[in-house]
Amino acid sequence: MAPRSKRSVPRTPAKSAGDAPTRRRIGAEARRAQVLKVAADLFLREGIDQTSMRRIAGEAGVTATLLYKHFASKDDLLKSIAESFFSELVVSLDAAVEGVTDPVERARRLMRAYVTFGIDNPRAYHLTFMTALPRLRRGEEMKRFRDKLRRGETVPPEELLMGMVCFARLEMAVADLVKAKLTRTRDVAALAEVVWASGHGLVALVITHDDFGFTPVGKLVDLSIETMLHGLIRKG
Amino acid sequence: MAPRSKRSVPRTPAKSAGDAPTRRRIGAEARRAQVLKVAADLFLREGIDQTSMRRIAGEAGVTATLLYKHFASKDDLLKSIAESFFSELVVSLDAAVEGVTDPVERARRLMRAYVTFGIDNPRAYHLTFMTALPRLRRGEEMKRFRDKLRRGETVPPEELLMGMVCFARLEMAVADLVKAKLTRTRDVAALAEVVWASGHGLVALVITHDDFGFTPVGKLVDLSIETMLHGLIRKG
DNA sequence: CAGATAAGTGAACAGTGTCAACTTGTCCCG
DNA sequence: CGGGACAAGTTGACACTGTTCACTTATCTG
Repeated sequence: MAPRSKRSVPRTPAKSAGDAPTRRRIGAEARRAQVLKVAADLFLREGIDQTSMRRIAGEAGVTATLLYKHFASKDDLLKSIAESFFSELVVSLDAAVEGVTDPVERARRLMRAYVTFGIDNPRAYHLTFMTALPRLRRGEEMKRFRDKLRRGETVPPEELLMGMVCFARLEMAVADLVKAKLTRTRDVAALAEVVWASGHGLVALVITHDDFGFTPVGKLVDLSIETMLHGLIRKG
Repeated sequence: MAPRSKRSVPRTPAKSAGDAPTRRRIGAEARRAQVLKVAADLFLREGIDQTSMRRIAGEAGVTATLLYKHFASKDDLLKSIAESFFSELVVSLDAAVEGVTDPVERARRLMRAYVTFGIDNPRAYHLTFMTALPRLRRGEEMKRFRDKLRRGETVPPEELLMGMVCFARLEMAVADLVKAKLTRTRDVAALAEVVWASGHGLVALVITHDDFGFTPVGKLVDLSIETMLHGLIRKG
């Protein structure tokens, strides 16, 4: 993906004295936004592999090279698109639990909203949760970030990772369950990760093995969520 | 991945009268097996993207073109490698439950073996369960295949899909739980799919987001399995 | 020994992400 | 108005990718 080259011979480009194609200039921000939109659309329509830099550029009426003035690499571009998808998901998650106070019901709706988002937007889900884009921060730094979010602290938006915010929503819902003494165990982070895993697994399987002949998704989603919930909660 | 080209101008290759490199011939089967081994090794060492056809060929001491005499495409080659990984998994699964009669304990060990395999062999797991290789059969045909396996019928080996066999192991374990009237619901297929999803999700998350700062895997695996089991089984 | 056939090669095609070096448009300052 | 300066955009290439066509060469059989 990153072929390094040591150029030795200097280039002598031909002077193309052709029909001036009126290279249209819009501001840098505008161009960046446009490219982002075009790329996201193309990506949702055609999938990640069919969406080459040249194709994006073409659709945006511009040269592939220009993309590299706005994004360091294709991965970087994908990362930016992913962030916007994450933002959409956060909105869905918040909408799903709006006005709901019962902690169990909140957890249930959160899970459902997450899984539904993934199944309804397979390509977006693939990019956001099934692709290992090089993260901005890593390891310990990541953990501190999660801690902040769990405590409800605000984080400067320029260093915000929306994927983390999504998880934080789930983690806080689980924390409410734990606080209400409803769960069998008390490790909030671990519980949230387990819940996430079950939802993620369901989405991932359904969207990547579409020829497996799964049980109809509606039923599957219900069963998955209720089983998980039942496994979490103590007593009957 | 498959750029189709309509060649028009006939080729006139130069007669390379050079040092005869003694092109060594081994049988077709032997070559196929060798390529398969080399490719699997390379793939496990370097990952799927770094393993190009030319690289495989080079390591095997042949030309890339030759690979296409033995495999229809790179996907086809990957599929063959995947089959061998599936076979290894089946062996692990069977070993894990050998001699265990209690249905709950059998289910527990099966889940653990599956998850452990995935976490210990991330690249193999990625290829087998997280990559959508074009299947041999699809849809309805797939379902009939699953039905056969669940009923314990034998299937001619030439049309065997080891991935299905792996799932069948899980499905039969779940069927035992249902037969013993231990579960809260009775839809074997759906239950097995839900269990699979939770295990798959755990592996997938851990191996693709290694910088997330997850709870230590040992603890996470335990919690996941026990939560799932608790969610499955009725009463306390 | 001839000839069929299996096994293997070379060179190219069409595409990919990426980058150095160049041109061109636009705005500001004297 | 002229002239820089900088931002915005383009050209053309490099080093790769999977894949195929046309070809050679080794080996076994009649």
